[in-house]
Formats: sequence, C-alpha cells, structure tokens
Amino acid sequence: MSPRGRRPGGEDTRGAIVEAARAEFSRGGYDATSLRAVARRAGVDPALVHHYFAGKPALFAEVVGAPADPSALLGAILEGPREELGRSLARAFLQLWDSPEGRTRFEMVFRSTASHEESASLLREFLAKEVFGRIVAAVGDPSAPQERQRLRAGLAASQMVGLAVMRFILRLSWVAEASVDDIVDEVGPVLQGYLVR
Amino acid sequence: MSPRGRRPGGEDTRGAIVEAARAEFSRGGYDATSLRAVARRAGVDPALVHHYFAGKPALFAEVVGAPADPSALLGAILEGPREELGRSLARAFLQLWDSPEGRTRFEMVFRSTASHEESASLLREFLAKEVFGRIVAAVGDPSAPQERQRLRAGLAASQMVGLAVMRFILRLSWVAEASVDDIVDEVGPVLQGYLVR
DNA sequence: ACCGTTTTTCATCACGCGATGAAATATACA
DNA sequence: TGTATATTTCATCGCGTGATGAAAAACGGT
Repeated sequence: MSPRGRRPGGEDTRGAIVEAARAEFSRGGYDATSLRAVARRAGVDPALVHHYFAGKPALFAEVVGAPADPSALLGAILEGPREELGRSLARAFLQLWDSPEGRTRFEMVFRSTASHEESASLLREFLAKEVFGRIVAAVGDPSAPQERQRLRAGLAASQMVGLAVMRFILRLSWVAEASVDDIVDEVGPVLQGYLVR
Repeated sequence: MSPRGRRPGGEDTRGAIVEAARAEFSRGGYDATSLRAVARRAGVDPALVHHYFAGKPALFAEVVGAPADPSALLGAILEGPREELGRSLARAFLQLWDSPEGRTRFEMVFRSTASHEESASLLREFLAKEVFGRIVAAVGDPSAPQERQRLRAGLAASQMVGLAVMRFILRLSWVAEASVDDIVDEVGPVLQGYLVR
C-alpha cells in the first residue's frame, strides 16, 4: 500500500476513516462490518483504525453519535398550527429521511438495531424520551388516560418507522416510488388522528 | 461429546438441528448465526449439520421455508363484513405474531431481512404478491386510481410492520405492553381508512 | 450372523477477524 | 539544525468460521 510512516499532505485521514465506517456500517449493520473493510475503503492500514479508535464499538459510537439532532426540527413543528401537526410531522420525517445522508443514517441505525440488541435499547430510549415523549407532553389531550396517549404516540411512531422500512429497506415499489406529497396526503391524517384527538 | 458412530435410540436428530437453527437464526439473524452455534445447541458435531444440509443457505431455507401460510387466514378475513375489515386484519396479525412461534418467526425473518439483501427481496415479493396484492384485488375501490390504492395498501402494511417492530424488536414499552384489544381499537380504524374508503 | 447403509464424530484446512507492539516516516517546535 | 511527537505501515498472535474427507458405531434387511 502506501510506504510506511506519516503521509506528506495534510490529509484528514481520521475523517476519511469515519466516512468509510459510516458507509460500511450503513450497509450490513454492526456485526457484518469489519474494521478491515473500513480500513480498505479508507485506503488505510487496519491498525490505523485501531490507532484512532479504541475498537469497533468506539468507532460505531463515533459514527452514529454525530447527530443531525432532530430536537430543533421537532420544536418548530410543535409550535405550528395544531390542526396541521400530522401533515407537518409526516413531511418533516420524510424529508429528513429522503435526503441522502438521512437515508444512510436510517439504514445504518436500522440494520444495527436489528442485529445488535444494545443498539435497540439505545434507539428505544432515545425515541421514547427525546422524540415521542416530547410530543405527548406538547399535545396532551387530558380527556384520555396517559396510558392511552402513550400507546397512540407509539403507534404514530410505528407508522413512521414502518413507512421508512417499506420505503428504504424492503423497497416495496408502491411505497418506495410514491412522491412525498402523496404519502403526506395519506399519512398526515393518520398521525393527526393518533396524536390530536 | 458423544462417542463416534450412530446413536442408539431413534432420535430425530435432523429435526433437532432444524429446531436449534430456528432458535439461533431468530436471535441474531443470518450472518451472526454460525453453524457451530447451531450444532452446539443441538448437541451435535458441526460436521453433522453439513451432512444433513448442503450449507448455511440450505439450512436457512429449510427453517424459513416451512411456513404457517397466511393465505388461509387472509381469505377468511376478506370474506367477512367489509366494515369490520380493518379491525379483523389488525386482530389477525397481532394474534399471529403474539403466539410464541409467530413472534419467533417474525424476529427471524426481520433480522435476516435487515442484514441480508437477498432475504429482503424475497420478503418484498411475498408481501406484495401473496398478501397485499390480494387485499387490493379484493377490496378494490374503483373511484381511486390503482396507483393510489396500492400506495394505501402499502401504507397499511407499513403500519403493521412498524407496529410489529415497535412491539417485538424495539420493545417500546408503550406499545409492547399494551393489550391486543387496545391496539386493535386504535389500529383497526387506521387500516380501515387505508383500505376501504 | 452377516453385510451394506445410515448416522455420527474426529482431525484437519484455509481464511478472515480483532488486537497488539514495533518500526519507519513526516511534521512541529526549539 | 536537531529532537520530540504524531502519523502510518508491518509483522504477527490467537480465535472462530465454513468446509471436507475419513473413520467408527448403530441400524436394517437377508
């Protein structure tokens, strides 16, 4: 490969490794991704990956830990008109995931979640606390018991997760090839029904 | 382990291997499951797995290929009263998956789907053709373009898949611990709205 | 009682994995 | 210039994997 020793130009090798890791993790998930494959893609010796990151878990944490955090996005939606909440949510999530990086991030998290119990816990707690907990708190409908509200919020989340699975993982053509607008027309009212009663 | 040679009693060793494989595939999916782990669980030498099955793919095919086929179930539902279709579907799928073996099968297929592109194609085609294609054909609403109907069927499928992911994989407590009746009350009308307009 | 067949373990092979410590080279700063 | 430091590859180790061929033991039919 390259000669030994430090490279001439001021290249961001560490960044290249992270980028390569993101690509590899997003196809195949956690277990199926090898440090050697990451190194290969980054054009780098496997030992260098170990030099920068303590091990595979640390590398994974680095990759998923740099979040385009959805809190801001969510806040804006929750302050919009209440009768548009379902459609706004649907559109926001779809646009978030339809971007190339969002899509990549979703696939990555999903695949790792499926194959790695630890990731599932992380994602579960994040979703419950940071996303849907906030929604429940914001659009609270006092006429229903809290249990019911939470179930409804969970089902709204289920609809979005299922949608993403169909569109990005399973790629069922009826869903994968539909336009964002058409999907928002259908899913918006459903979310509205779950969340604002 | 055991002495060499054939075992005394008329044990169904092949069946034990299949059972062990089912258990192992269902936790960890395709890639993360090793033939050695299957053999270990079955109390058998790894080479014996190879004796009965040509290799890992063949073993996997054997395990997922024995289907409790949902066609019959589906047929019964489609002949029931149309205004109950959403609730019937929701209840049927939930009961199917809530049984221990159904749950296991779902986890297995899901994990393999997530980590193995080939499985995703299989599942996609099966869902489109055998399940939701039939629903669309049966409850066809001529006032909407076929494209729209198919999107709606796909979204109904998404809701059920997402529900199962939340309940069985992510185990978000709000959804995982709810009763079947409560979920049917909420999801039934949503499916009804997607499918029968 | 014999012999062919089936079932089972044993002993390997080659390979890819994650990890580690040492060596080589470029940069940074005095 | 000289020397400390950061960056990078090299050479391994030990382990688990999927696969294969041969040997041993029980069964089944005659």
